[in-house]
Amino acid sequence: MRPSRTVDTLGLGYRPNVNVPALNCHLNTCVPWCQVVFVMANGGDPFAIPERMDTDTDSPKETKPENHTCSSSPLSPETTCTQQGMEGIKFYLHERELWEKFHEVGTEMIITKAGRRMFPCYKVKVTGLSPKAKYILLMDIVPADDHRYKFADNKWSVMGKAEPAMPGRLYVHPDSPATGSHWTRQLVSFQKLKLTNNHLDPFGHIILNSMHKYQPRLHIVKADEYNRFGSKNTAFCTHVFSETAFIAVTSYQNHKITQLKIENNPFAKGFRGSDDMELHRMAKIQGKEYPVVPRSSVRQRVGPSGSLFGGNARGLGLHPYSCENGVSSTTQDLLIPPPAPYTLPQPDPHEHMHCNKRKAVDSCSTAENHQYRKPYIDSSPSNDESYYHPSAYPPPPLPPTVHPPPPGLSDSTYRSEAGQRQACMFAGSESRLDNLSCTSWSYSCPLTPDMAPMTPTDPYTTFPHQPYSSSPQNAQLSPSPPLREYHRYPSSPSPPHYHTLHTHVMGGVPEWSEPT
DNA sequence: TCTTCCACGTT
DNA sequence: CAACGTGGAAG
Repeated sequence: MRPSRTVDTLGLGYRPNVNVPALNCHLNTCVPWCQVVFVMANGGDPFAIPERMDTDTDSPKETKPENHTCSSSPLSPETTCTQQGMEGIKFYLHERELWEKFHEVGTEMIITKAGRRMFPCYKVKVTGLSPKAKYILLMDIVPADDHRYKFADNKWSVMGKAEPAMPGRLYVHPDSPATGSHWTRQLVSFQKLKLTNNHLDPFGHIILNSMHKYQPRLHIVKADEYNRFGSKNTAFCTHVFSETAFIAVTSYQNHKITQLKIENNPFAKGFRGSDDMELHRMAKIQGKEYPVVPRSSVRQRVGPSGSLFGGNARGLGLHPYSCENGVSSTTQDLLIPPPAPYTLPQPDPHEHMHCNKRKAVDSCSTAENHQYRKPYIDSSPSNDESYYHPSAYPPPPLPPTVHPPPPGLSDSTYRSEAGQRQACMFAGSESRLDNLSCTSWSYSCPLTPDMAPMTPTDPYTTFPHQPYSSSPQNAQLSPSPPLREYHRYPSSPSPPHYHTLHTHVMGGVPEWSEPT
């Protein structure tokens, strides 16, 4: 069994002036402590023209992802995977059709204080990896735009400016690091990733704002045997499946989405069934004899499909098992960008993979303590201090104390998954991983033996934050600026190409155990 | 809007 | 079996 690990936000998380998000993680077994820094060789110029890859020639060679219902996402025109070892990597979204169904309606993902999984589940098929090379797969979810939305009249519409971005967190796939053969052997599932609206979430879940639109992104980082956790010579690629964009909500807004979830999520089977069954069950629940109006007919009135979310995806010739489309048939080829307000800022948000070339860079160690105002959502008051105290993080393998889990969330919560690999959560301004303003990234990865509770630094003390009502621009009043870019998912037409991953092994030699 | 609790289902 | 993941309803 692989050690569980958790990664949390470091106080470094937000580096206004440097745009270097820092991540802290606990890698039980693998890395005592390390720091990884991504740096853009191009100086962070988001508008730099990416090196292009010849997708045409590449397509033919595409390996079909066997029987999976995966979509190929391959190389968009913006693909710039030219660096060694990263050029042939391709991702296929599993159950793309299902994703598209949701996308057409306007995907919504529930966010709760305790954390809610995503459905559809984000799973991908990966090809093109070097069998023996080690890779780290991770996800982040970045704001798709600067808006806040509302759902009225059966449709989504913009309602003002977005709240300041949450502290960004990365979800490192629990199998990471693993060999290319491992990743390509089967689907890579991000099933356990959870979304929360708790700004002070101690579990490492991805923090989002309700009624805001987000875009999940997939990143693959090559780690080599020399540097364990990503070497200086390692690059990373970022891939986006635009059909996975969604609006975070605390309760479903569009009944169509509710129905899709119920129809497709096995855990929601209890909500399926005939009206008769409904009535019977409802009556039973209420201990009454008379039937109650089935909930499905109460508030679940289907309205016209007015969602602008991704209505255009329909009728575009998407086929099931589109993996067969291989590289040439990318989503971008088939999908038309959804109309605003759902349209992502960049030209072709649909799908693109950004591969960044390595560049040696030093980690930015700018320490800072930005004041972050207290969130309106306060999860465990009594424990906040311990949970978010920066000191909890430390280089040392085990945060000494690691404060007990918050009330209600017993230790078991953390350990429940101890038997399996834990995903790492990184925090920082992830949205800029490939973003313009991002000149470098810093990941701190303390190693912990067991699933130590996340001990994130209080984001509110480390991130500049403005009142909810303030605009992103205002948010920048803070000493530093980063929020602006942070807010917007790839606002640049083309991502910076040369990102660098720099690893510092700070506490010993990490062990790269093969995932089992 | 958001949170909590619930029945009911999967794993 | 227990733990956990669901959406609904009530607050």
